[in-house]
Amino acid sequence: MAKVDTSLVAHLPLFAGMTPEALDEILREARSARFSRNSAIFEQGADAQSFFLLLHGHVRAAKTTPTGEQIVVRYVAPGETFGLAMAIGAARYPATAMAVDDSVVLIWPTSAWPRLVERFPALAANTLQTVGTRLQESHTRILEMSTQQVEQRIAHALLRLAKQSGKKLDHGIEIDFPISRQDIAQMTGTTLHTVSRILSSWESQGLVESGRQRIILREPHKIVVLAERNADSGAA
Amino acid sequence: MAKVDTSLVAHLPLFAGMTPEALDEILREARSARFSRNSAIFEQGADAQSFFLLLHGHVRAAKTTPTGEQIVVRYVAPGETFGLAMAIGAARYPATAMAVDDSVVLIWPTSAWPRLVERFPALAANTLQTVGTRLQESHTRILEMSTQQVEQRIAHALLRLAKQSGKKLDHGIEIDFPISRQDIAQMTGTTLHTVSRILSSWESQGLVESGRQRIILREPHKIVVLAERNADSGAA
DNA sequence: GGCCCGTTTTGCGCTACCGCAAACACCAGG
DNA sequence: CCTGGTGTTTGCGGTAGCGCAAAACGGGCC
Repeated sequence: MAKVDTSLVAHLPLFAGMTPEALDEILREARSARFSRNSAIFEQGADAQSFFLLLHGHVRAAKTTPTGEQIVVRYVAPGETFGLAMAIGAARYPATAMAVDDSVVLIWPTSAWPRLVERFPALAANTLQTVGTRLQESHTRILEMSTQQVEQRIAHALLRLAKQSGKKLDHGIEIDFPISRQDIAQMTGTTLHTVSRILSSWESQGLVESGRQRIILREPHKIVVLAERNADSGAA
Repeated sequence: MAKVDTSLVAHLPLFAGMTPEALDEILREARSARFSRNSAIFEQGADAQSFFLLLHGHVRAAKTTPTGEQIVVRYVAPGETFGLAMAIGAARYPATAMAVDDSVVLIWPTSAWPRLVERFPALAANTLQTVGTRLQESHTRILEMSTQQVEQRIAHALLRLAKQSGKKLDHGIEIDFPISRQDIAQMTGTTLHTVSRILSSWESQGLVESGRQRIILREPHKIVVLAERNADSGAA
């Protein structure tokens, strides 16, 4: 069982307000694992046997309808937890988690959760904050889907990704993992065709530079303006 | 300070696993208040000074954009908590809460929360479950908005309302509080016009009976079928 | 180097839904 | 009983974005 260095994770919100000893005790119950790009970590509907903390890489959580359509629930960045089905009282995973990049995760058995929470109440409080924040973000997303045009939604989505997982380059900000037009469509409630058209148009205006599963925001500020422009502000 | 009968609230999920003494201690910190129909309980952006438990009536939580557009985040039914901004680490309310019917609520000062959680860790665990469930529901809503047509979304929304707050009549299920076409539009990401057209059409097919801020599902089962019909199943 | 497969681009028609506007119904209050 | 106001209905364009189809692209693998 690989020993995890506590200093790597001590600063995470999940462990806020905990003593090093507590942290150590919690980490002792975890094992770590590596998932290679495009491998599934768990599947929607499967027994929620574990919960996870992403140490390295990127994970996409996606929800599928009975008819096979998908949406991206979120992208998980290093330091974030995922697969917390049990904390919310679900026996099965409500979504599928897939590594979009080679990724390293910490894994706890679901069965450890009640015990850990009892011993370290801060864990529940911290998780509550995290889940609460996600709930807020969901509401924001619903608000956007209800009130904004596709172009604005895509702008917001890209800005969020850049903030969460952007790599600063001298000529812009690159989204630091492979992401397709289809993925963006599934984040914003549109189709890959429409995303492609919009990104093409942005590219010709010099706002972005993009290629196969790769997007660089060249003019983040102009994209912010675009994102905030409401429907009836005139086009060029 | 009105004394609240513990037996009225003991069975609520929020207080699951608590001793009567604990419950009593928690309730001692609350006061109750009455809000009349169409009065605001708190406003989006205001200091989150309190959190609430609805005892009687119905409350609408709505989020407004800078440009004045609104969505309904959810309807609160008796027994549910709302205004939990602090539990999720927010200093201000992210939405506006308004009584849609004469309502009675329990009110705790936000400042009591950390103390209560420390003394009764089950409170955090229970709240985590609630918030987690709401997060799931949000994701479902996003999924619906992304993949379904307006008619299906309205069907789902009404069925959910009927389940949560339906009054059984001999000729159907009535939604047990005043709700306008506009409200439904704001729940489903459409316009009141479209909602009106669809309800009119349903009414002529005998699926619903509706009037001013009033909806009765006459044929719930047929509405379920409608809700599940996907886009390309042919129309009549 | 060449081949294959997943991704991206782009054109074209179509339609579900919006947006505006006007008429209408219902309830509360005087 | 009348009157004002809020909610609802309905008609009529207009259009943003979808859906389909086909072609171009690019990158990894043998």
